[in-house]
Amino acid sequence: MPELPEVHTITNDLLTNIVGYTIRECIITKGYVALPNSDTFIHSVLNKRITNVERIAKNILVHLEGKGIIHFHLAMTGQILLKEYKEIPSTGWLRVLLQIEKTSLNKYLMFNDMRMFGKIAIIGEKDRETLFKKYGPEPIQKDLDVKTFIVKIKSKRTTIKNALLDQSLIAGLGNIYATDALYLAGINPELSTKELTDKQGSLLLQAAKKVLEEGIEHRGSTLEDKKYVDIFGESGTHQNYFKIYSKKVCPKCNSKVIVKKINGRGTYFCPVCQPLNK
DNA sequence: ATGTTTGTTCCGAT
DNA sequence: CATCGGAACAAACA
Repeated sequence: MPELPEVHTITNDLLTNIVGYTIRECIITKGYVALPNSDTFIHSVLNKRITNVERIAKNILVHLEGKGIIHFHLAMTGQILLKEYKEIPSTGWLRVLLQIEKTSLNKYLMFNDMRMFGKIAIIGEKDRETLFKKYGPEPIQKDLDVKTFIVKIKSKRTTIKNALLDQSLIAGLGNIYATDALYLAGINPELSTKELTDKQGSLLLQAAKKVLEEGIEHRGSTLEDKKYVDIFGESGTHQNYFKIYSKKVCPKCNSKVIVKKINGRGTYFCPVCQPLNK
């Protein structure tokens, strides 16, 4: 479910709440597999101290003492919850439960995933490097090179909306934030990448940065299904600040918003504020 | 019953 | 041979 702001929120909260704890117990629910296989996973995490937590694109990496790294990807419905007490949720979506301990204080880290598109894996430093290399720069990155972004995006043969979702091109945007970034930049989501002007490319990056930063500030977007919550189970508030996603009427000009599937993803845009002709 | 859903990967087509 | 788009992964809800 989550895009960069949601994963960012979870990562930061994990960093301040679980570093220094040692994993004392690992329960994998029946029928679920932690990668590369559950036995290896359990063996690799037991009695290891958590030393760091970092985010790479939409991935969360929990570093353990020694060389192991727990790699989470939440995909559509993954959740990481930190509990003070052991509790098995009634939903049946719990996949992995880690008991963590620091100076006799126990906490419980739960990985839930309703649809099971997500994953939890134990990886090494080399895998981390490989993962890191898969991704393009993030719009919120300080040293982001606008010119390189525009050249790369123009080398694609697809719509601008689809290109924004290509994590190897630009990392962090998902369907919601990509939709809102295009609205902010006044660019039609179906514009061919070949026709993107330098001006538009630059505007688009600025817009993407803005929507992601606002999303982070609001601790992510929680839709009605409540699938995204932070590690304390709290909803984000960015859903109250969407620009065009999920809206029926354009906030700027009151035109009827067009809802259309582009590459299978629901896309919202204003035909007046985001015209196809430049 | 059908059509949705915050993501990614794989495979057939181009 | 590289790239693109749709299907698939799987579960719940309207």
